[in-house]
Amino acid sequence: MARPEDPTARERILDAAHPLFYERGIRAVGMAEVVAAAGTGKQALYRHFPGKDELVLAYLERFAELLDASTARTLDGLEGADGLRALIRLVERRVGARGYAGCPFRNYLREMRDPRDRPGRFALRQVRALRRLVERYAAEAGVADPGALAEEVWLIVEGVYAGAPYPERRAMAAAAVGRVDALLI
Amino acid sequence: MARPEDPTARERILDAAHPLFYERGIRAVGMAEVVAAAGTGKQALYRHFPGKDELVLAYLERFAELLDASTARTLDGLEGADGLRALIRLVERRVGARGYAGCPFRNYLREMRDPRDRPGRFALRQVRALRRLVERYAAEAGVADPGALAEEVWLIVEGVYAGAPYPERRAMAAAAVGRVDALLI
DNA sequence: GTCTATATGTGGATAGAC
DNA sequence: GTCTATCCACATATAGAC
Repeated sequence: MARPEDPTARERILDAAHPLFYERGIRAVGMAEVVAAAGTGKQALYRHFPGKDELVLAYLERFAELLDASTARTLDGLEGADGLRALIRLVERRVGARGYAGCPFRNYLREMRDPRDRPGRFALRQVRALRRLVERYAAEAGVADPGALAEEVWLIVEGVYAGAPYPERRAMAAAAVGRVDALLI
Repeated sequence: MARPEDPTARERILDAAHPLFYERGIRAVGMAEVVAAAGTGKQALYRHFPGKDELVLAYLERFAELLDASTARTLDGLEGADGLRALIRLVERRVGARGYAGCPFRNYLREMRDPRDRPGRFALRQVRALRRLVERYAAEAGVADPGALAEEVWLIVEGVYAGAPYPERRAMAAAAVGRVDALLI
């Protein structure tokens, strides 16, 4: 008999892929492992996602939705120096959170060595979007050289994300908050 | 007839492995490719290196010798604030150099997700050694809170290394030099 | 028809044998 | 240096359950 299509299959697959990809990396996790974790069949996976690239892209897109929504809530209504201060504190909270394993977009770009495939282009867009937000806040901050301020803050943000996977991440994030505050006295 | 062992075989293998591992990453390069590039036989490789881990470790160790020698020359006789200023300029030159593809030790640690194997422990020691140098210089700089200064400089160093593979790397490195100088007015 | 599960094909990896 | 063995990756095809 015909079974009705399971509308939750796609979500179940992504739910299963998420922790695997995030904690262990993309290359280290095979499609077979995703299938096993999802409890779905291999055929179902390849119907929803033609190939691994599409699955990875969907994983990154869903991750981005989560992060973007959280970012929008946290920074809602802020601008200028207030925005920069709130943003560095947001990054601090994220890298200090339990289970944090690096920025998923930077992770992918590093793992694949600056890939130009669709997941890579998407990841780069996400990183650049945050960079543009820093530039916007810097422009609103009323300083003499907004470009230099943005460059300085961005350097600190990248430093936090770079140190994030290591035990020192919380100390580095705390130092970052202090540095940005000092820049904006 | 028995051919005499080639004393340069080990060096030839490492010479061949170096650009492959550095430019494309460790996991992306197979032993067969190293053999082909080295022009030596598979047997010769496995005689010099029991497995890939040993080859990778030797690659990292040789890279470290090169970098450490260059670091020692550049920072010879310096201390305190002068040391910190020279160090950030050294990092700036490195990430701005042609063919730069990231810090090889950070690359390995990221690619393998914080590995505890011998190459991973060696890479971590290299990163920590630079960190300790920053701490030493900060302690000599005669500031009120040397620990905070070291943390701030280290954050900037990590930020430069993090942004290094991207096109923005030179601008980020220049900003880093300015930030450290400003910290040490 | 859509699922699960198994079998298969191709490619590439490490590693050893001769 | 070539050949083989094992293993695992992505992807496809097929067989049976509902």
